[in-house]
Amino acid sequence: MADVSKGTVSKALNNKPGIGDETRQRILNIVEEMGYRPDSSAKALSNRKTSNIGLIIPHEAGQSLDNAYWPVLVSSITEEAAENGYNLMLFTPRREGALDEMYDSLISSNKTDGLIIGSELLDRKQIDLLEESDIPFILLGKHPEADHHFVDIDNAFAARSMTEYLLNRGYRKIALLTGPGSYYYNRMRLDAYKEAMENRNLPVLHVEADEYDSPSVTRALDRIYSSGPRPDAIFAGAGGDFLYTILEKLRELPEAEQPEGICVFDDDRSLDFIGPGLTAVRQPVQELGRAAAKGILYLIENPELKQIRRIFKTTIIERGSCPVLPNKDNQI
Amino acid sequence: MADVSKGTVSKALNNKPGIGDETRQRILNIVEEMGYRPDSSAKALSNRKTSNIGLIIPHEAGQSLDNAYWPVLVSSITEEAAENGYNLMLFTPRREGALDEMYDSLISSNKTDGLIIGSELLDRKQIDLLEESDIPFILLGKHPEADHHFVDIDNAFAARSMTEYLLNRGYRKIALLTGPGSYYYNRMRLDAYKEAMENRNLPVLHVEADEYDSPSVTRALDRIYSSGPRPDAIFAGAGGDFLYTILEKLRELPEAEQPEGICVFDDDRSLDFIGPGLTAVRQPVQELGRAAAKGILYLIENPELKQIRRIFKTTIIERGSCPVLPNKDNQI
DNA sequence: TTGTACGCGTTATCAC
DNA sequence: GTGATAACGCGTACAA
Repeated sequence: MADVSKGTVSKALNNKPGIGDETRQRILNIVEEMGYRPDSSAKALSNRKTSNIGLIIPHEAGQSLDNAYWPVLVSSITEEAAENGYNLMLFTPRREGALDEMYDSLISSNKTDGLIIGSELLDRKQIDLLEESDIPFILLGKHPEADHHFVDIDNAFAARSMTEYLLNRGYRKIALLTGPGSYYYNRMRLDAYKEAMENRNLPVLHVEADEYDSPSVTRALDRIYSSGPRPDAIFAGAGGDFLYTILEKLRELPEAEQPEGICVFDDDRSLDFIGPGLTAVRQPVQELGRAAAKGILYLIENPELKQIRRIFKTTIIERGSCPVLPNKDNQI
Repeated sequence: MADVSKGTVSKALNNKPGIGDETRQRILNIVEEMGYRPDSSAKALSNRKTSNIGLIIPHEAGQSLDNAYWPVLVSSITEEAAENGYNLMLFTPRREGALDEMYDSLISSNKTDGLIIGSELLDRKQIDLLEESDIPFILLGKHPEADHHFVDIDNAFAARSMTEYLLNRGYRKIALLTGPGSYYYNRMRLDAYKEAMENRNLPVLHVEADEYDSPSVTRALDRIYSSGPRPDAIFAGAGGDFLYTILEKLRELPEAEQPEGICVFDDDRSLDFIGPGLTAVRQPVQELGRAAAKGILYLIENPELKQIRRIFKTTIIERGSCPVLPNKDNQI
């Protein structure tokens, strides 16, 4: 304290009224000179507000976060948060300990003011726990058993539009290869695909990988080829390692067994250079991240009941991997 | 307080001595029942320790963080931190405001106990500022003007070994395309490449993109082709968008101008599927992240002077994009 | 072994 | 407009 009391300093720093312009200026000058910054822990303790938001990305032990989806999401959330004076704390719990870690180190210890949570691996009990607590949170991806705030893409639309895209190009035996049905979005995508196929009385060729790891995906692909007709198109339900495993196995197949078309969920610039270019469903990940961040920031300041639900449309990025099939008489 | 005083509770929670086994158990039971957790802000204020570490990734405005490098780094750091009871705060300042944001919201406000900092865009002044403060930090990538704790890969080794790999396969006109020289690692890689080429009296074909964005990379590539001999191999100094821009431009070239070989810094599984597979320098990013996290955790508990410097070797992931040149008489 | 009192650095509430 | 004073919730000496 160069001249005044701490109460006054506090007012000066926070632009609070009840202080003379001249006094404020003098205080701010001194603060500037001595490079003083308020201690954030003390501030948090006093304000009951940390100015942190948490991003929780639960993931399987083997699954890596290095596909095109998470990095973009993380950076867009970080930026949106930063623009509003919030910092981002990142949590990547393994599936097994997800609950414990979340509950212990987050919910009741007030490390963050709000949470953005990847909902894929959450079960009902965990959501209950969260809702009982007073910490606001928003889900990344709608949860089947919870009616909570969320942002998501329109999974049904995405799968349907890609399926119909393939149908319009003459494909009839379209195989959908998804991750585990325990991930809700996989179920939604499957349903939409199924409906599109059944509407045209076409065979539903779906296999589900038990896990996202390489052996499971390989087994799933084997199942397609060991039962049922040879598919003329393969729709890969996820990018990253999931896709790469499929591509790897596919090129071990004899020429005659190769599907004529292939497409994938999750766009990425590298797909431009894979074969003739890989047609993909593009999720607006950046917008999703921004919306999630905006959502949680809003919830922090308005803990009212109104439900936030933002659903984004996807687009198809057309490349060369799904040529129009030559026998056009097949077409509808 | 169900029975005792708070002092006693504190001891029970922190496994401090000076308390009876029976009392401790009783307290812990009650704590468990009522789901009590210590408030982390209060704890931090009292302990002068937040149990947070910060990861600062400065980046250009246009540059995305979605290459193979950052995601892996972030998740490995997060995990290592979590295993030691620390949480990760992520900062991705744009170049322009880097200093301000760092200084204001981090260094003197005690939001984190330590910092891991991507050194690429740091200037001397910022490092001075950091060193004056009492917050421990470790650099991700050695800084040319600072002799501070760091973890890094052996950039010289990496560039040299890849250059020699190409030479051994018969390439003679090897063009190195790097990002801006203001990034120290680009200079180190260039020097090693240059040395390898000059040792054999071969022409140094190096161009530098002013920025990492697409127009700059395109201009750089043009410069290679407009001056000097047509390269027989192109060594791309970075993956992600940098690489993709190069690939994009390259395939617009007539067949006769195509380089026979191409390779790249930064490995990624998608490279398996680009053309015949793209040979790449693999950085042990996971290990790097772990080491950085371990390093900063060590520094937090031992603010001694001993300098931490960990340098990791890279490996070459050989794929099909650099075939041995047919005119073997070229070889050494 | 247990309880008490104080300090951490800030904001908020009041008298002045 | 300004300055004491009491919280905020926790550790931790030190006294009981």
